Amino acid sequence: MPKQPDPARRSERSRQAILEAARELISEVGYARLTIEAIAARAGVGKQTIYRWWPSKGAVVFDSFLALSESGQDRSMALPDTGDIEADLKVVMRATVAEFADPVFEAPIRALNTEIINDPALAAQYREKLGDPVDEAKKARLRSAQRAGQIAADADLDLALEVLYAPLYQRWLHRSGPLTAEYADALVDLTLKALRP
Amino acid sequence: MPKQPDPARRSERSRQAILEAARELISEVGYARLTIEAIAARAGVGKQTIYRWWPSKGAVVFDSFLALSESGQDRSMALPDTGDIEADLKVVMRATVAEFADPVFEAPIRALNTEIINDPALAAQYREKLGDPVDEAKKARLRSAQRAGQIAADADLDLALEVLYAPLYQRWLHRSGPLTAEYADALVDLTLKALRP
Amino acid sequence: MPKQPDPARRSERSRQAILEAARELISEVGYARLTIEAIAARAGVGKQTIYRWWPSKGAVVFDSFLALSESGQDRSMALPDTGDIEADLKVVMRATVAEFADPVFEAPIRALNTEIINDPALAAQYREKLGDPVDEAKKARLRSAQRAGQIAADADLDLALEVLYAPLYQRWLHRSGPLTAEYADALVDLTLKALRP
Amino acid sequence: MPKQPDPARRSERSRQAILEAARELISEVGYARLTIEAIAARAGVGKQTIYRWWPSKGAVVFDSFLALSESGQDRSMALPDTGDIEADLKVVMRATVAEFADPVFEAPIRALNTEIINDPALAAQYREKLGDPVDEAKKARLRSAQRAGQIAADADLDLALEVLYAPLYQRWLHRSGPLTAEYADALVDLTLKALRP
DNA sequence: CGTTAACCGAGACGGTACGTCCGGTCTTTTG
DNA sequence: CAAAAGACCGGACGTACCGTCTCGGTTAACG
Repeated sequence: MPKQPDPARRSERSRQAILEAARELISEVGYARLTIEAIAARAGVGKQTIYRWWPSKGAVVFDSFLALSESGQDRSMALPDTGDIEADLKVVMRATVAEFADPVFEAPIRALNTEIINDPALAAQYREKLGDPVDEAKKARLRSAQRAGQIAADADLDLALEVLYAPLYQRWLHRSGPLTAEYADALVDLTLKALRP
Repeated sequence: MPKQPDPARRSERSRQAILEAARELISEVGYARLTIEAIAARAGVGKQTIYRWWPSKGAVVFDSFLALSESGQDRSMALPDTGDIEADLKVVMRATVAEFADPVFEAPIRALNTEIINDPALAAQYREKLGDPVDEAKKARLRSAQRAGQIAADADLDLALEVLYAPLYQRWLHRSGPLTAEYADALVDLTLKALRP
Repeated sequence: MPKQPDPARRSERSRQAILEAARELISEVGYARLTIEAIAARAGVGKQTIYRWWPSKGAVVFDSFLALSESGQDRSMALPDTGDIEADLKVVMRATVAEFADPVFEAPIRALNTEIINDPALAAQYREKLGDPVDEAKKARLRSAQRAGQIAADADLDLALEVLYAPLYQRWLHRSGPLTAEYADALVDLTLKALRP
Repeated sequence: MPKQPDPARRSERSRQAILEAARELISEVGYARLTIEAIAARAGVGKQTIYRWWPSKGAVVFDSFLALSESGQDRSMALPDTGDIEADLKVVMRATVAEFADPVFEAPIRALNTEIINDPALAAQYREKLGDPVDEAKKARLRSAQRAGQIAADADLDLALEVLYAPLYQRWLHRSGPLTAEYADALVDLTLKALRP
């Protein structure tokens, strides 16, 4: 039986230092040139301490994101609901476009995606911890629109979310076109037209 | 001035062996564990021969795909046109879904995407050599539908393509849902509803 | 003031287990691959318990020998004295040769010597605890021979001991020749000739 | 079949740098704290270059000695022969004593001995390359003394050498007594008395 | 006879070095 | 003169131990 480390004895100080070092280094050198050794050195931590608690470099990177988003927002991810689904969605989509366009997030988010694409376990973890809750918030707003008769009652909301967000995601991933407010609006318009009762 | 290799003297035998070795190894060990050394050894080639003609591992992988798709299909990428845009698109989308679901293509396509995501130069090359021609063929079919009055004359066809394909691509990339014929049909239905005149 | 451990509270059970584990592991893996961690694990003891009571790996190994020889023999190290110095010495030397040739003692004795060669403090401890008493017993027998007129009265007995034992020791250490009864006899003959009155 | 490195392609520059770095570091930090990494760094060499050509740290250290002694002396290791074996031996033994007492040689020679004691392969190599030639030179001088009637014709010269040198060697190894000119003389006197015709 | 100080097992920690692998360059030999 | 072969420097990998440092849990002397 391969001995498991005892979580109760885990050093919180080291954990924080590692996650922070990982975040900094991804911004500085990008994911491809990120090394465990550099993380350990920057964090003032032995390499073994990283290997003890994370199975792979990707897992560290993932956790560093998770920690960031958990601290940054207080779980208040509910979308605005003014009663006007079109206006509300455009606000949210424009914000998303702006976030993707922000060069500060460029390297880290690409790193995260590279990991998720190639590691099903991380992908599952990502959905559970980040993707699903966010999606649920969005679906809640769409359901509200359904009740208001702005969206067909039998619309597939999962599909609706994909149609809204996937084109934006793909453009960013492939750099295949500009990410502008107009683009965000166009996606909302097209999607709402498709979802019309 | 760093001497440039003379393409005229390039060994076609070596080039083919390298690309084939790269393809085989990606299937066997995946992209992350693919090494230049292994490619050289498998191809019976010196490492320098690879470095002389390709700038990066990603470029070799990319070329190995390019060679495959160039040989496999004889540039006949025109889509079927029976006059029924809905039926034609569903045929094409179902075929795309089937291709993505084929485990044989799993590793290589994921490898290609990993490269493209992180290397803008490769992404541009990809669009030029593979993406744009394919998109153009699809847009030709959509224009035909516009002329037939099945699609709004002022529809943004680039956006239409994104709405059609990006959700499928995202599902596959993130493994966030099943890729079925029903899903393909639902995407076509939703898109066509949004594009209706 | 760095707190000193209190010998009165020392766990005899742990001490024994550590020394025994050290002995076993030296036989099994040799001195070079002996580790404190392995000793602690084998003995069912925390590493700190070893570091608390011994300053170095060599000290543990040394103590494990000391404990062995202290228990094995009851301090009756007096040499035989039949009145015939040649016969008596040959008996002793042949026994020594046999002991060195015993493969069971090979690894441990080599380990002990490696330590002693490189650590003056251990060397001094060795001489005090093991070497000097044994030498004294041998010199006692030589003095008896002097009184019997078999050895020159002014012979340097320390030198005599070295001439008797060092060649044997060197052969064993360097594996530079066979360790046989004949060799033992030859050393005794040569030494006695040199010591003749 | 594990590929063997090709000696013809070996870099002489690297070999020299490694051996010199090893020699310097042994003097500076001693054998126990000598690391392959430090040798590589000091020599400006990749670690693999060391592992490619030497099987162990001990082998590098050994070779660094070998190179030293091969360059230092031009194979002219013949002993003086004035016709007076006692005088000649005392000159040689006093020189040996002086060499052992020289603190500059302390660390390296102890390092060499530690290796040889624990590695039979190195011990054999040592005898072949260094020990046997030196011994042969000494035995040549003793044979000359035999022809001159100063030593018994049937004396065992191998044993004679051991009796001469092993006590000195043991004293140095165990630090069990002073290494002085008087001690050298005493050993010669005792040995010659034992070898007398 | 409870308090309490020390030892104890366990094992996480910051480190150092290991021996291996591979990247990218350089050199030598072969076709 | 390109290509194969492969040695080279560099540097990251993941592992093994080092010696130190908490942790709870005994355990034994003392008050």
